[in-house]
Amino acid sequence: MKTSITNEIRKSGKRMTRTRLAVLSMLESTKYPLSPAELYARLKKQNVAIDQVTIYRNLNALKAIGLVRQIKLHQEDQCRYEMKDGREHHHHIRCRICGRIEDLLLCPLKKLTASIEQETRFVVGDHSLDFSGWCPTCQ
Amino acid sequence: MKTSITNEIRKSGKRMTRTRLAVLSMLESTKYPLSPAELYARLKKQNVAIDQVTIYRNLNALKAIGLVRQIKLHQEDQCRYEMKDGREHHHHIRCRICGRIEDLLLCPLKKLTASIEQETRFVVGDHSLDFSGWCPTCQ
DNA sequence: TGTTACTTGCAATTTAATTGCAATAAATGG
DNA sequence: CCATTTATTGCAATTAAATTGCAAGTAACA
Repeated sequence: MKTSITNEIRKSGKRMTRTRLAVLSMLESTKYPLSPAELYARLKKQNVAIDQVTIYRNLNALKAIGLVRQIKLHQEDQCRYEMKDGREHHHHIRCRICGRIEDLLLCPLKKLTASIEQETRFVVGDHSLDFSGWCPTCQ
Repeated sequence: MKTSITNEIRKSGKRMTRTRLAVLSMLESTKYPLSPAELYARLKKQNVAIDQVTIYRNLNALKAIGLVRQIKLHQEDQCRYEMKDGREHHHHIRCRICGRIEDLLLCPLKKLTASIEQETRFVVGDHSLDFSGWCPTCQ
């Protein structure tokens, strides 16, 4: 399991390190995307010695390799990151009150790309979509 | 024309000022959303004396009133702003090469809100959506 | 086990945006 | 039209997120 990820990393000319493993594990064991600051706080609580800068650098490296996905939610001012794993392309919804974040299972845009390309004459590369609202508890 | 906007502003307890008018005019005459830095550069070129901070403060005020909309594109690190006018809710597409930004006319998500609310049990308040790709010239 | 070069920690820096405060200037009422 | 009130401005300083430089540390491979 961890071995395959290690191989992915080596294959790209990078190395598996203590801190990189800690970041990966934390992302894997959390069911919603984490910000660098949250990662830092959680790792600190687990007595993992790691610098904030190292977290940023690891996240960027893992994003470049394609192991991790960067997420910008429109209500927030910092980025979040989640494991890509073998997961489907998906989006998120965030509660405006408590900040709870959940996955959306479906992406409604796949089939719309064609019509957008026709409308704009752009070639569509990617999109970003997220929702905000009120979660069951906060409504 | 400008009078109605001035009234909107006064109605909210705010004032129409030289700098506020300059920001509004620039936003009105530009067909794509501008960042604070772009606004500053363009106003400077027109010999409008204005501080960067004043631009930020005006944009925030105009956003609060509801005259202006704030836009975050997933490829960019700063916000952009556009007039709301009477314009339909819409989204944008940005060229990854030249940075050109265009409006999308339709929002494909209106009708999907219900199914997302059903899936998540959230009440949906808002969403953010933008595309990136390659414009006709850069393809 | 030694060498190479990726990675880390610390300090400093960059970029976007916000805040404090004294001076300025809209807006309203007389 | 003038005076008063209070929103607004400009400048400096600050905050927050993220990046960069560099010497020391340490994976990975032969």
